[in-house]
Amino acid sequence: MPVTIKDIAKQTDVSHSTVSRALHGSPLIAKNTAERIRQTALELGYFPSAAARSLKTNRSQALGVIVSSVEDPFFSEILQGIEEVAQKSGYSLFMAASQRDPEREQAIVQAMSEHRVDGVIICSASFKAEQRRQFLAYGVPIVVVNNQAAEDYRYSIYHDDVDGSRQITRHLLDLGHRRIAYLGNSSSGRTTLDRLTGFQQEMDTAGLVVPPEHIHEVSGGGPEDGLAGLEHFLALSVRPSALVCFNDMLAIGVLKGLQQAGIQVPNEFSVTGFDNIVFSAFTNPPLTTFDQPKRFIGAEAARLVLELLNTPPAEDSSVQSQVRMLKGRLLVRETTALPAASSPRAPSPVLEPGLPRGNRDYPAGTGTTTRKS
Amino acid sequence: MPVTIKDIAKQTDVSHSTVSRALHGSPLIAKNTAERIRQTALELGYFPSAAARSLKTNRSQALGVIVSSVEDPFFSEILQGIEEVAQKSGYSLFMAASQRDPEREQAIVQAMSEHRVDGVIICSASFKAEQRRQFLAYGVPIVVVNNQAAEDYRYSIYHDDVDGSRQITRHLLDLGHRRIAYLGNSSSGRTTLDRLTGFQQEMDTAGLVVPPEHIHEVSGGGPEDGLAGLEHFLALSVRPSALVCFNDMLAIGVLKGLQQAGIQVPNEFSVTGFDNIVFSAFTNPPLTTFDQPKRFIGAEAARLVLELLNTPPAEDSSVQSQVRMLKGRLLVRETTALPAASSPRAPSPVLEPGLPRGNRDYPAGTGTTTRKS
DNA sequence: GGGATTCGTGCACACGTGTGCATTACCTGT
DNA sequence: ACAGGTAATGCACACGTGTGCACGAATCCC
Repeated sequence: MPVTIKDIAKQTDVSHSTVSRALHGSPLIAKNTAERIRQTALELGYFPSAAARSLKTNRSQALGVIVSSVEDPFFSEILQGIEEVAQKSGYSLFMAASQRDPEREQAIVQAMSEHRVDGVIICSASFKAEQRRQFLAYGVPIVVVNNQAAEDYRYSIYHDDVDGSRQITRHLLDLGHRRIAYLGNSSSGRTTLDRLTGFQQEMDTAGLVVPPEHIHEVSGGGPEDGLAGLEHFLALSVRPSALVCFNDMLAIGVLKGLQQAGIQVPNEFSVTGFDNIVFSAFTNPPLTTFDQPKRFIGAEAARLVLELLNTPPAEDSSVQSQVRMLKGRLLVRETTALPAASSPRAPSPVLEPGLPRGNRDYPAGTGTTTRKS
Repeated sequence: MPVTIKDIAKQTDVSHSTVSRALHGSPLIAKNTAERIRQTALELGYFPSAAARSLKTNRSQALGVIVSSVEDPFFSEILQGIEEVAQKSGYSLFMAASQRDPEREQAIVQAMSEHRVDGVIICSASFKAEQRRQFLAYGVPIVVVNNQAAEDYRYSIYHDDVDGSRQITRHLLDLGHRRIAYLGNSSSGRTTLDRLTGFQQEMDTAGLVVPPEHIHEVSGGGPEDGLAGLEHFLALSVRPSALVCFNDMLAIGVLKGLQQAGIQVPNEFSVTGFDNIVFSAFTNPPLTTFDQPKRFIGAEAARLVLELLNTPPAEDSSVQSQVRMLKGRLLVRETTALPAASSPRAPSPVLEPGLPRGNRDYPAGTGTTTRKS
């Protein structure tokens, strides 16, 4: 029903090929003919059919984004970064939520394959190898963001969780804490392992042994899971004096639990989060956390896919896989303090400037690593 | 490069038409031929090209979703509802964020038109009439969600904000409050007006006059805007005893401001939100708010578009426009109490059951209105 | 001024899929 | 055995766009 180039051709008494070329600014067409054609195209309200074009060019001008849950504010911000870059480059986004359900994943892969997306960005922890293979089978560049066994994919961009967790832990150590515990989220794959690793590395360096009951995992990443996880630690005979939480949402649940239990934060107990989601600045007290450059991560992921699109499969055999690792920064707010009956060691490393939201977009501390695979 | 039906045709020694029919389960094809074809299709890893198909059928199997900001947790939940229904019906989603920027809106409309989306859902307050016209020009069903001058569109689905705001206000009146103020968000169009209307209606009914300085608007809907808005009220010579906030995010900022000012909530000051976003249950104290069935709203919007797709333009002249209005429910938590030095009037209408997150998806209190336009 | 070159345009085919119509083979009834 | 019918398949065109090639006309060179 919409206007086609044939309609324009009739109107201007030329062939449809001439119209096609004119609209593409081909130098073959006479200046005034082209102008006339462009004019009537505008008048008729013409816009090209992406379907027809992608049939010929094998380019759909669309990227697929797979996320585990739209609701998660962490992914929302990454999505935002992706969206900005894609839109600026004239790409549209196919979005789908896997809900960590393999069946849905399968359906999503199918749908995106059918729509012949030019590239895919995966922000889902639980993405199965089988689905990935189907994508690769038809030769689409894939970039994974965080939360993934990066080694399985050729291109990935992620945040240096080990480093972040070390900074968080060191901050607590510097304050004088000795009995520090870790609360993980078993459903987020490698991410929780990396953060645990950073935690343990720093405890090792400080010469401290972490008893096994000071490491606990829950099966989700929401506030309610944090609430549940806290109970484990409160029931211990030797309670920790500080708790490093896998992410901000868990920490928010923990804060609520502590308040219900009548335990003062940070005077009696210190808590840290991870990610710096918007609301972490508005808890009571405001949450000490690690600021991941979420938007920037998303933007980088989008840039990487687009880059891969423009460098055709010049990948013969000695393929280079690219992994970009971004660093964030520690954000000291008010849920951490010296432990009860102890003396301070060192001052807070970074005081948060201005509005308590953290920066939204910064390339500081970015590192790119290229390695053979 | 991917496998086509022609490849399958060669492999099975039939024509491509036969393959096409076999894969569609046409009764014209012999049982065993069809089976053989389906088998080899599976072996070759065939999946149809959406581009080619939509070229013939004029169906792209994709819906466009336009949102003002991905970051807003309110939209995230609506998006979730849309996504679920769309996925279940085999539709993919084109997602784009307008950022309230007319230029971007234009680009989005263009991109979605080119991709020939089958339908559009708009969840953006500031969507210009011009863009809408371009959509209508090529005959795409449009459904708008909330936040919009619903009268401009034929199909819309929204939440009964007036009712919600009345319930919130009545709750405060029942507790004994008399000096109640309203904090709005000037950038969210009709929504803030509806909520203000509900507030004023209920105050009128109670025979109370609201002084103009007790109605204040800020230009955004984030926590930082709430913080700024609170200052206006604290500076008044006659302070209100309760504040009705446009949404939860403003309320969260207000809570922080009150805490900084050393004012006790709810003993010295009551605060209410609106929307029941996830984090409203985890503020300190937990926020009294109005629970919009966000997910359900999204799902209903998706259902409505799909429904419109399946009823071809049987719209001659006496067009029926459809407006579905959903109702939410009051969620009394702990930021509201009797005003200082006053006596109670009535008990809380609804006590929240179970986990303090509110329900996620319910059709209770749903009403559908159909009217001539 | 005639052949070679450039410029502007149209013809025809291709991309992958769907479908009306024609064609063939086989079966049924008399 | 032959007409008529049904079942199964292929042919050819269409959807809207892009592009190699050919063709005609104008221009240029010597």
